[in-house]
Amino acid sequence: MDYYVKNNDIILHEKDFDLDETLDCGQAFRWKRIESGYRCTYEGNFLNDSLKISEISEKTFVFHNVSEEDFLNKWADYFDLYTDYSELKRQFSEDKTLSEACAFAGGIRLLKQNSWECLISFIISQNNNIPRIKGIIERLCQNYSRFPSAEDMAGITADDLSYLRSGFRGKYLSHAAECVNTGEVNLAEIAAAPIDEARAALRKIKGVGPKVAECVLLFGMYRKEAFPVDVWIKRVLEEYYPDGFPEFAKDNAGIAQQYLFHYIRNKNA
DNA sequence: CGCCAGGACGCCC
DNA sequence: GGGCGTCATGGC
Repeated sequence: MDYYVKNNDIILHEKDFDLDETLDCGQAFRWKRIESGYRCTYEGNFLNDSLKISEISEKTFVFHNVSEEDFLNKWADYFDLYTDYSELKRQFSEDKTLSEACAFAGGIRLLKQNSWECLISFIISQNNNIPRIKGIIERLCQNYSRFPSAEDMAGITADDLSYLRSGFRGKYLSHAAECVNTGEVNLAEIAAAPIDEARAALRKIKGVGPKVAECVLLFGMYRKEAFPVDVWIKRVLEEYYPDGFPEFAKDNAGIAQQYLFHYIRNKNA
């Protein structure tokens, strides 16, 4: 990792990293773009830690007010900086469509998020659009002054969540909190379980189907073989992979999926 | 206004 | 097991 400490900041050089592509591509919903004279700056959180991060020039980033220890132990892991994305993209380039997707938005990185936050966020995401998903999560966090834990949401009914205006998803959120609080669903155990067991365990929660389960596994448990199929990826599979997704990318299918998702949604924009 | 959204559920056959 | 209507809300 190519970084150094400057005053209270960490300066990072990383060619396989783009803030807009990574933080606003639909894998996380709580990063805010701040216009502050930098090339671009975002503010956001991971668990109870907030971060301000800027892209100050091509492939140069500032982690504001971050100690070297926090950077190495927390943020470098969150941004998956210990993984070599150049090597990943080299593997993906064997496939024509994937190669184009990587060329289109090569700065996407998989964020290693919290499983509970992902569970709640992607239950909200179903049959919904990204701007509205962000709004619902923002109202949830405003209510607790942070992203609520499962304990914070103990005993919450769908009716209690009407302020979210999350529609039919309220009852699913209430049930998810109940499952986690009773221990019927143990996210830490699921994260370590064989993938098919993990899928089945997550789907015991009402409102968690195939797509949401894959998202929780990929974004919240760093299971890179998980492959969420939404309406956009369905189009990619029909248009470019009528004979199936390439075997060689299977272990990192989730990361490949991120490039493809961004590509299909934005290439004609 | 109508169509759609990082879908899942319940019911039907 | 696959097909289809339904579910709230609001972005565009």
